[in-house]
Amino acid sequence: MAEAPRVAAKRGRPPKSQSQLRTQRPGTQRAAAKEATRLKLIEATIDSIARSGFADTTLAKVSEGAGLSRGIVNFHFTSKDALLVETLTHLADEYTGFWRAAVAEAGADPAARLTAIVDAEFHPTVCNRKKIAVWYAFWGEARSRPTYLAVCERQDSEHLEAIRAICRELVETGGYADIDAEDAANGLMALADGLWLDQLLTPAHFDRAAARRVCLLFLAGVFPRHFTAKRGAASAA
Amino acid sequence: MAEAPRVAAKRGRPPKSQSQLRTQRPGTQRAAAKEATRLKLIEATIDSIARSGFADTTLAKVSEGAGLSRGIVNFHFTSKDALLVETLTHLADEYTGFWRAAVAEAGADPAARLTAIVDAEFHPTVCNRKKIAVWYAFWGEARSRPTYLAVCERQDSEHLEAIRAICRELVETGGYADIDAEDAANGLMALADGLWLDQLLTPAHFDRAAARRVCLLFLAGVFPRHFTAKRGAASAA
Amino acid sequence: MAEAPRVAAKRGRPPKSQSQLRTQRPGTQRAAAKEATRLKLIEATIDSIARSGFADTTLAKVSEGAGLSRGIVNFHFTSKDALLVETLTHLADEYTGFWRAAVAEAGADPAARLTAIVDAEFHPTVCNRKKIAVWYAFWGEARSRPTYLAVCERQDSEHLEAIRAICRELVETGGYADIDAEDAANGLMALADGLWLDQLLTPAHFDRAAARRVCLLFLAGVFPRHFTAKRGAASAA
Amino acid sequence: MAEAPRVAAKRGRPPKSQSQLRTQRPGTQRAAAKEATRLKLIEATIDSIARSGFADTTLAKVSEGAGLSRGIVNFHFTSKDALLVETLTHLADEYTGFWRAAVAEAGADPAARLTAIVDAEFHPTVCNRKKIAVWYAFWGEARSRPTYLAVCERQDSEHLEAIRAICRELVETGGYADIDAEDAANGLMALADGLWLDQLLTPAHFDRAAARRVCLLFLAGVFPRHFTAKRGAASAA
DNA sequence: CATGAATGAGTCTTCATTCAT
DNA sequence: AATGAATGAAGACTCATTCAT
Repeated sequence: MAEAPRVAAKRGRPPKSQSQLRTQRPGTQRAAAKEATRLKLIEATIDSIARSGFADTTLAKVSEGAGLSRGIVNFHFTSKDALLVETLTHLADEYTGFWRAAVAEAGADPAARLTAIVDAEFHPTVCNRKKIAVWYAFWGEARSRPTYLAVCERQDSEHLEAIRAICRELVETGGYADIDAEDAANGLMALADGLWLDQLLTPAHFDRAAARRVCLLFLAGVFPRHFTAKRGAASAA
Repeated sequence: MAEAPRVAAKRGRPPKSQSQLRTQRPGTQRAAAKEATRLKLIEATIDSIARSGFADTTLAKVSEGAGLSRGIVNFHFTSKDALLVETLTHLADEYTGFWRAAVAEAGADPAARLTAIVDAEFHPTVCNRKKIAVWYAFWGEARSRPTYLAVCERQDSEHLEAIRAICRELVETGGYADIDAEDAANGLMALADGLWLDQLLTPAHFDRAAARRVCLLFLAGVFPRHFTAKRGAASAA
Repeated sequence: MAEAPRVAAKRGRPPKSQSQLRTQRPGTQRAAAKEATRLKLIEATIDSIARSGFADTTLAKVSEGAGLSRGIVNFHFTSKDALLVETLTHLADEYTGFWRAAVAEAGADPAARLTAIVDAEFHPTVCNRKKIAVWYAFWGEARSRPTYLAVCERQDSEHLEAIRAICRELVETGGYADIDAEDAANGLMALADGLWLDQLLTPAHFDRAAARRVCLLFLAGVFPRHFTAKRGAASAA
Repeated sequence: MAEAPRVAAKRGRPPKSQSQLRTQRPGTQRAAAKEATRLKLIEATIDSIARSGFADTTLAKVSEGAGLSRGIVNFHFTSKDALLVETLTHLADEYTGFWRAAVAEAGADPAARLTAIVDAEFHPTVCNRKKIAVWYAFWGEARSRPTYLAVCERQDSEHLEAIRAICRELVETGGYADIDAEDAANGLMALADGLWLDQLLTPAHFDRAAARRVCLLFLAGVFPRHFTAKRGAASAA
């Protein structure tokens, strides 16, 4: 499977490598330090949400978790809300970057691409209890916060569109005229999200291989000539 | 499909009809009024979580939503946390009661029972944006609140076990020796939970019939002789 | 020493004996029941203050302690404040009645009367940790509550005046021309109050006999021909 | 008599003079300001308890009295309870520091030392209606608050032990074989506490000189060759 | 006479945010 | 760029009091 692929650059502020930084004109180094602090805060936020939940995530906990002082968040993010939005964006960017890279590495074969997506979905980099807890925390608040909803929607629709395109290709080139590619795509995505919930609520019961197997069970049912549910492995027909 | 079935009685305090109340011994009427107030508060809590989210659900909003005074929640539930737990329990009881009734009405045929479960899952009584928002709000906090987790887990495992039993029956009596009933059950549940997320995040895009169709697409793939994905209808072979 | 003497009648509502009550005209019996409830509430108040302190004495605790319902106090006493004042008055009346009875029983000899007062002061009926805690609780609030202050003052000055009168008699008839009776009386009262504090703060260290001995040490110093500090016993010269 | 002696430094954070502050390393000045704020709050608490009583001392009153904002107490003391405990500790430290300094200044003579203690007891610095009201407020709550009790007990037993030691010395070196030094010490302390109560309850009637006279009346009775009650003055024999 | 559900003012406490250093 | 003391608005909770039954 794909190694953890690089995360997509964040909103026009592409992360620069250390070596690059040192050769920049003065002032850029300082900017990099600032960026590093921002990142530390975002990561501390993720940790806090995962550990304490959304409701008990305070700026005090975040700044303490980042090993910094109280007022720091307002300094770097203007407001708590902005920090939260940036955290969600960060998470979404990471996730999107991850599956995009996986798909890119999978080559041209649609079945292989779909398999890559399934594998990415349950890869420890994005599918671990901490991150899933944070995703669910944001989803839990999404209904009442249009900004969150927008970020989730954008990332979701992009993901769905990618899957749908592959499904369409399979339907057309694989001779599945009776299959609705839209339904298939919806199904696969829903399956993945629902299996994440298992990891959140019953981590003891969840297992990565089983989750993958269930997805392939679905795909084997829909695209029987391209997937098989046997022995937990995918195979192009 | 099943009409909204009656919710299981909560903790031994079955709601009594008005006519019954008047003929009871004195004191019972008062107790019933108290219970009615409790219920009003729970419903106001659900409304508030759905509308304002978990974080912005304050006791002031809840009591105002219930048309009652400020201190009322602490009077009936001791603490905000207790109210929240009882709200989740209420939700879980309602949900469990709902699908149980649906299954009971479906008769003995396993395919019909499974279809009933799928239908119940997306019935407007339990599957509407308000309730789903509340479910996701609780799931979002579950990781950091063992009490929520316990309630979710209990309800979840009961639901899963019911589905698993039906799948097992299908596997054994339907001649699906190569199918893992456990995987099938996990898949169906995950699918349902994931499709709920669609309704939460992209309500415009969600549609009940499509959700049902996707589930049947899965079931048709797994149990092809008992389900067919055609025209969005289930049919026993 | 004097047996616990009867408590002085309370402000125009003299307690009636049970037998008396039954022979009264109808309606009086009901009044007696009401009076009994009042008393139960006052006693529950004393218990609560002793156990939970002034700050944590709530009407809920009081009514529960009395085995009655929530609203009962406002029914019988109009307000919490009134209950508290009546409790203090009750305490003061009991205390005053107690030492008055003790003095009355002591006869005419001034030394014997003074001894009786000292003995009464440390008699378990009035000098036990519960009641002392309540006295100190009221004293602690007295400064800021003129009503409490007034009740305390009235009782205090009466007590002091009684002691002063005896001291004066001793000075005049006992040949203690160089002794200021006022100072002697003040000293004895202060001594008693201060020794009560010992029982409150260091109950393990406090002992009734020692307290009595200390008072007699004082009296023996002031009126050497009438009191002796030896062996913890008072004796008229 | 001793001039108001300096209070013992509190918990290793000795107050620094302004001039010192400016020359310290950065950060210390800030810490000093913080300490000053703490002290202001403690003093505002004492004022409030004295004026409004324990029950009506709210954090709003305290912070207003200190000229600071609402949330300030929780910032500096975590909780109201902690503030109260620190206030009591402050009071106890001040009191202990005061009499200790007085005794130290009195020299070696036991009678002079005892006189110094009596004088300190009624010195306006510690014996004024405000502070006594606060002491009684804490004593009133002590029964039900082990923490208060512990602080009171510690300070009390230290004070008592000091007095007892002096009494013992007097007994042994002064030839008072028939006097129980323990009783004498208990008596003197109780007398002082009881006389404080007079100032609390009947301030009009209380007078410092008389209080002192009463104590000497006691001491003259117990140690006649070292104290005389005449003319309200103490004198070594 | 008594009950206990309901009220709502008042408190403590939390916490995002500000700002002098 | 970072700190952390201070602010003050907002929220949970308590509890005396009321009143229909």
